[in-house]
This record gives sequence, C-alpha cells and structure tokens, in this order.
Amino acid sequence: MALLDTRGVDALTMRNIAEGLGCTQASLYRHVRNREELVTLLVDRALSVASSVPPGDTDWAEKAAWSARLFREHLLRHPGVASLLRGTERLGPNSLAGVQYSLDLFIGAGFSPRLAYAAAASLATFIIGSVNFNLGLDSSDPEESRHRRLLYRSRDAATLPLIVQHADALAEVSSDDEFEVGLKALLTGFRALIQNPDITHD
Amino acid sequence: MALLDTRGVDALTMRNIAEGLGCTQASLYRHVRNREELVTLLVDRALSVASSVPPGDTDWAEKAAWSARLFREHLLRHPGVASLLRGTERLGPNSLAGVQYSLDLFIGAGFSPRLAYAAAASLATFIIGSVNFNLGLDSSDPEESRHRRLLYRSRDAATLPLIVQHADALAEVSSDDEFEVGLKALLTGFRALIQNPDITHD
DNA sequence: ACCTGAACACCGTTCAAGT
DNA sequence: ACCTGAACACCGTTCAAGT
Repeated sequence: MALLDTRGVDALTMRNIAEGLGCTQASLYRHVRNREELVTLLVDRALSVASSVPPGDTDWAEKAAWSARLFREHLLRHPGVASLLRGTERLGPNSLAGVQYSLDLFIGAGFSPRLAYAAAASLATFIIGSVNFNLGLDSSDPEESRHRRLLYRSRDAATLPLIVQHADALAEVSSDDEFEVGLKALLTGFRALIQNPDITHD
Repeated sequence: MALLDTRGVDALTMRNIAEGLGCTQASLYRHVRNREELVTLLVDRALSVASSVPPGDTDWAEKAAWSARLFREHLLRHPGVASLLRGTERLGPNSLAGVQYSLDLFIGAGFSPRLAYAAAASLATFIIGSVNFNLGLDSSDPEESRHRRLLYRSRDAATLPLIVQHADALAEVSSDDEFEVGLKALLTGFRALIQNPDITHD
C-alpha cells in the first residue's frame, strides 16, 4: 500500500513488493496464488473508508452525498487504488460492508431491497468511474483548463460548432463540477424513483 | 483492433501488433511515440459509434437513453476497448463528436452550456464506469447469480444483516438492472435540474 | 512449512546498421 | 524516410534445492 501510494501502480511489481517486505519475489507465491489475488486483497483493504459514518442529523440523501464525497476524496488521495479498482474485489469484506451500509440507507429511504441494491451499485459505479476517468488530470491545475480551452477553440467550427462556440465556458468545468452535477442528478432521480416506483421500467 | 477483440487486452503487445501488420516491433516506433499513444489512437477510433443518431420523434431524455444504451452495448461487445478507456483519449476527434452531440441534446433540453457539458460528462462517466466495473462478470451467466447468492447467504448475519436477509433478491439484480436504474435516475435528475436550476449547488 | 537462486518466456523501448 | 536485428532492462511465474 505504501509502495502503491508513493511510487504508483507501475511500481507495484512482485519484485518491488518483495523488496519492501524483505524477501524474494518467489516467496510471495507462498502466500498468494498470483499477482491478481494480491491486488484484490490490497484493494479491498484500501476500501475500508466505505464504512465511515456520516453526521446523524440529516436525511438519507445528504448522508449519501456525504459518503459519496468522502469515498471520492479517499480515491483521489490514493489514485493507485482507483486505477486498480475493478469489479474483481467487489465481494471482499470491506466492499460488502459498504453494500450493507448503502442498503441500510436506501431501504430506510423507502427503496425495495432490489432497488436499493441497484441504486447503491449505480452510485458506486459513478464515483469510481468519475475518479478513474479523471485519473491523469489534475483539476486544481489552471494549466489543464487553459489547455482544454485552446483545444476547444481550435476545433473545426463546421463539425463541432457548440464546442467552439462555448469553448471558454466548457473549459472551465472541472471534474469536481462534473461530479457534483452527476451526484445531484442521481440523488434527485433516486428520490423521484421512491415517490413513483412504477417509472422504474418505461 | 481485430487483435484486441479476438485475443483481449493482454495480447495487445507491440510484438503482436507488429506481427499482425507484417513488420517488426521496432518499426512501430516510426509511426507512434510509444505504446500509450498507439492505444489512445486505437480507442478513439473505436469510439466512432458515439455519433450514431437516435430515432427523431422522441424527446431529449429518450434520445439520451437510446444513445447511452447504444454506447454501452458497443462497449460490452468490445470489452477490450472498455478496459483501455481512460481519460486519455477524451480529446480525440470521435470523443469530441460525442461531446458535440451531447451538448446539442442537453442544451436543446434547456441546460446552460456549462450544465450540459457536466451532464454529458456524468452520463459518459456512468456508462463507461458501469461497463468497466462489470468487465469480468457475465450477466447472462446464471452461474454468476447463483455464486453471488451463496456468497451473500453465507456472510455473517450479525455484521451484514441486510445482505444475508435479502441475499436471494440481491443476487438476482443484474448489471443490466443496475445500469437501467442508474440511467433512469440520472435522466430524471437532469430533468429536475432543468426545471429548477438553483438546486445545482446546495 | 517457508524461503532462496536461478531460470523461463515474456514485456516496452532503443539504436546502430541497412535500403 | 522507413525498416531490421539485436540488445537492454524490465516483467510474472515456476521449480528444484535448501532449512
């Protein structure tokens, strides 16, 4: 985990891990079937934040938003974990604790267990996807926004008129903004689904 | 692309690509700076579906849902592409065509350019995240559902009561269900944001 | 049981040398 | 300009041999 945080996902090799642990690479295969199993264990351990509890005097949507932001910030602080996060470790103990917590929240809000599960999965998918999709980019870097503005401006106005026309406004939208809009939409949508469950299939 | 589809992402090595092209691996570096650049080019090319046009006699939300499903199905048919899809190729020509199309749709629905962009990005993030997160799993495989049911049932009822209690119902939720719930929630949320823009920040 | 050293079959990338 | 062969410094994994 220390190796992943300090030197990134590319440095997470069996040789480097073994060195950090003070043994040979071959020794690792006594404790783990292969590299993938090691990664799965590592990622599940890194997911322990999922069980943090939000402030208690708010409604379910605010709690969900709080937890979603906490989870996202945790992943942003540990980009290596985010890049390794695939469906594989979904069934690990810490992931399941997160599922249990989400079910509790969404069932309490009025969802059926089925819908609560799907809603929790959607939210997790969005959070993880959001971090993964912005991994290379640093939203706090003003250079990134400038780079995108210049790129948008220089596109072909005949085929991409809206991008060229609104280049300045679009370049200002950060990954934080994207996340907040999506989060808000998801939670608002969840609330509508609770109040009117028959629209779940149209 | 053929190599990626038939033999998967692990087989997409410079040596295999060169072989398929009938040259040496070293020759590839005449046309491309490194492997990452080649992948970026490949993925953007694979994203050309993004510009398919939905049936015209429906409202913006139905068009968005149609395009979202089309995009997801395309990625599911080409899992290798999904696994390579990171933020890197976001600025390629095909990606930008998709952005232009989404902006057109969402601005037409009543969003400001900024919000339209954020909404489009959220939706894309959700679709890609959804496919990526379910990459290893085959939702059409009944064995997968059974495996999850048994796993949920056998958890500790004291720490994960809801998972154990609703094991059967939860195991039946497929990645298709998850996607549809999330998509519905996002689009419903977008509609609410359009009708009441001041809730964009609370 | 756990560890080691050495090997195996791979990677991405570079570079002098060819045409 | 484009290609080649050969090399470099890495991978994940295996296995006989040690304790």
